Amino acid sequence: MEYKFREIEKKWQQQWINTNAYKVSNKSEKPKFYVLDMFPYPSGAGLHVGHPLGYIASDIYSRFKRLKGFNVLHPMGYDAFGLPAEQYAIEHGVHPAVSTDQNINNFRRQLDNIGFCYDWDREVRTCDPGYYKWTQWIFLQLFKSFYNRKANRAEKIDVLIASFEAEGNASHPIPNSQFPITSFTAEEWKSFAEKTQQDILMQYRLAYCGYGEVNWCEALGTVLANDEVVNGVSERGGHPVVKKKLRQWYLRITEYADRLLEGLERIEFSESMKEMQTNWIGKSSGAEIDFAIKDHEQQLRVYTTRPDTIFGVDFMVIAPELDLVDQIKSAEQTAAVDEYIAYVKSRSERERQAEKKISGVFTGAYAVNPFDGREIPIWISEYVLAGYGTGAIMAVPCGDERDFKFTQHFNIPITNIIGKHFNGEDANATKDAILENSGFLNGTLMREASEIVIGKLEELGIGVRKVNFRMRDAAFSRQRYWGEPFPIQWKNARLNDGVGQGTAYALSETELPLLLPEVDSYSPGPEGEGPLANIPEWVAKELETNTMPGYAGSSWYFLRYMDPHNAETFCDRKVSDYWNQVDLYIGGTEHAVGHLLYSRMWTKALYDLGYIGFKEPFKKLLNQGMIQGSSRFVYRFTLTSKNNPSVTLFPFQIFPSKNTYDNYVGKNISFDEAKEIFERINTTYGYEFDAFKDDNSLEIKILPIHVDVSVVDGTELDIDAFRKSKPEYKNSVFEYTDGKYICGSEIEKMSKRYFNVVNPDDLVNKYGADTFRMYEMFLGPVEQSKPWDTKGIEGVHRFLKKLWRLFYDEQKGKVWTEEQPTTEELKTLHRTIKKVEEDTERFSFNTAVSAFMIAVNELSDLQCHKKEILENILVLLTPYAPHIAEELWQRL
RNA sequence: CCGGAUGUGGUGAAAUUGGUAGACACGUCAGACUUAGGAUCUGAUGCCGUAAGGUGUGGGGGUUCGAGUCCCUCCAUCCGGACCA
Repeated sequence: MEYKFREIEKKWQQQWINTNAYKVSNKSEKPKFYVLDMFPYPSGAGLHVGHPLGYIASDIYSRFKRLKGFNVLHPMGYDAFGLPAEQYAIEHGVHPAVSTDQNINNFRRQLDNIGFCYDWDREVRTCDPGYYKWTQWIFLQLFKSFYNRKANRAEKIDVLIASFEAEGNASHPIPNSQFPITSFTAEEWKSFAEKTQQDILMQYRLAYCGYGEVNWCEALGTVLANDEVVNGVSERGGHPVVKKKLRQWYLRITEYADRLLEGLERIEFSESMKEMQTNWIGKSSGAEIDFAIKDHEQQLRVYTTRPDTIFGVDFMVIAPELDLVDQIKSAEQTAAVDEYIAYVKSRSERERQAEKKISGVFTGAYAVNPFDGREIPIWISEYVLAGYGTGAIMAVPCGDERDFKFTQHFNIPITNIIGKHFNGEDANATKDAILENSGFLNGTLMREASEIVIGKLEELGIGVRKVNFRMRDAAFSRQRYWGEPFPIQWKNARLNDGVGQGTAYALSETELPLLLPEVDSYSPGPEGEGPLANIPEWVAKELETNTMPGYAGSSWYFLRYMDPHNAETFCDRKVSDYWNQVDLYIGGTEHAVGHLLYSRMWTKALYDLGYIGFKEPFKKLLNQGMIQGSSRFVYRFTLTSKNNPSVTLFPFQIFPSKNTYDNYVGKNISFDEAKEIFERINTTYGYEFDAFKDDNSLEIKILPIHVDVSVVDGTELDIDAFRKSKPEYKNSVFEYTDGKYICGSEIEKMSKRYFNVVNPDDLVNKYGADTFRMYEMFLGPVEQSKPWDTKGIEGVHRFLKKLWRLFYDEQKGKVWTEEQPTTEELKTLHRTIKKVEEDTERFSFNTAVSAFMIAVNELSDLQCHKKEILENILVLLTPYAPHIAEELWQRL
């Protein structure tokens, strides 16, 4: 009786559905445990072998915890709103809901193949109105809240209004210093027009509408959050991104900067993950200092982390974008300044980052050092960013590399305040120097001087201690169709007018969900608005035409799983109190500063407002490594004419060996060299080749091209399969090495376009889900990235067959017995139990799989077929290979 | 440039607390069974050496009775952030 994995797996998967085996209840005497996977975006490409890595790990852990007596919540769903479905709609005219639905069905089929224990009753889809109703509702709570800096938590906006009515805004200064109104009394507040009141409140709301520079991607027709822009291009698609001023919704995540930072200490994230979030938040402390400007009323406010270096300031630099530039530029310098500003405007963000040229212009104005009266020239330069700090710096060339380079370029004299620590060749950012040339600070250690200076500045009223964050408020609107509509209505103004024109009002909660309407066209609306602006009824109702970004739905989905069918609230407080935090969250590192930061913020806001009882969503995060693809290359002769490079002159395909390619890599091959190679491969083509002999425009190269990994065995090309794979390859000729064609290989991202995708369906079909599950775990530590290699799967499959033979012999049939085990057999069993349990508990799934193999090897050697031993092994194996374990268990 | 992680056979890797390095698996080699083998089983397999033996965890140095593991330093690879004052 052999191991018929296909029948067995099909049988059990059906059985689990029929018996509702994995249904989870919100009421239980058992302790709870919540295991969560980062839910996938259902792309059209389906799953490749990299995706299930984390799902298998979480499935094993869930099943293990369940066996250990926990009530385990282990749900799955789909992050179904987003750009790709909309792009697909624009290109193919298929409604995103339709293509998303198809993709989800395909994902589900692929997931079911692998035998997961999800409670599918709790499935969520972010694009489902029953789901996004609550995304909209949470948005409204953010809109109707403000951050009370005194209490250091979010509170209802009504509290703020009451405070305004009682005492003006003395207790709650406006967070936005650019806003025309800075302070007001209770009487003034009451006398303000409704619209003014609303505009003021908007400055406080946690979800607010502002008018500011955003990352605009023309190709995608939308705004992107900072974490969606990589090196000046969009993360998805790599399209250029420019700064543009637009009306946008934002989340006031900066108010949570400190708590997000602090919270990292109490959660189990990897060091690198914490590091990434810490960097992103970018906390720095220092001082803001006001410098008088000679012959001007205005002051120059700079931000510095090194107030101790104030006597080493040799020039000031302000961002060219600042209005101050126009106010202080001298007559002589006006032309140069204007020219420079024009130059800066002409440069894209990308150019600015790619070529870091030293450039700048003197404004003609001087700042005055408050401590020694020294006059300091004020320059403008693009290396100072308008968006950070005050957009102006005091430059200390002996201590700062960029400031130093600037002086070298423009011949500005340097004041050395750090004595021998400065060698005149490089700046030295030390804090350990004893200050020199520093007036009253002479002889003071730098790291002690900062405090002294800040004290002095505050005493004189020309400076304050200041903490800055690199993190910006998160852009929360997209000019796209396939996302959650904002439950916001504008009054008394056209929609696309800026802030200050119209007034935004929350829809009543009874009007939720605000359904996403059907559209005829998915192309952008007028003036940078989304497709919703093309719908007359929508515009007539003065509804917001933006939609929410992809991360809206994913910022709280872990809560909805707890109480997915609740129509009264997003998640009953009693239920969220029971399930509490996600105990184990598994997913990739790519969401480090996006999703993981936003969901942490939403959780804190919901906590502040009393809707949930915990401050951090995820107790422990396990990052699965990325499975890379191992691409294969063949090397093709290409003959092109320079006059017409698009035409291949050769009527058949010739593939020289990798060796030959290596000899000529990157080179143009001469006619004679080419002929030699040709003849070595196949002389019959030599004659035809001679026809090109006198063609001067001929370009001969050997170029690597990706070949589908399915027609390659290891590195050996399957010639027949290759010839059949594409019509153009039908008559291919190869240069063989020992009778084989050996492909080149390279590790790349697993992707359709590299032809290196390995589909789990194929492997499950060939070896079974249990083999596949165990092999994925056997590859190595889950956290580690590694290239996929199918070779070793045979070994795991062999193990399962060997296990089967402990129960059934092909000839003899059943071989297991009721005999009493020997001491030796019991030793093997108990060692295995200990090892597997410990390994599973510490997520060392690869060594646990090895422990199973060792056990089965030993039991085979001992010819042990004893029920008492075997049934214990089966229980242990259930999380790893549930189908075979259940089947054999049933037969015992 | 800054930060984080990693570096062990032909390959994926193990060694959980400083205590026999290379478990387990792939691959390779030899053999058994077989009409056959892409089934199954047995044995060998870090490197050098016929052997005795020597040597070995990126390089160099250190602590220790003892180091893959701890410390210093250099090198390499991967990931992340980069004009943030």
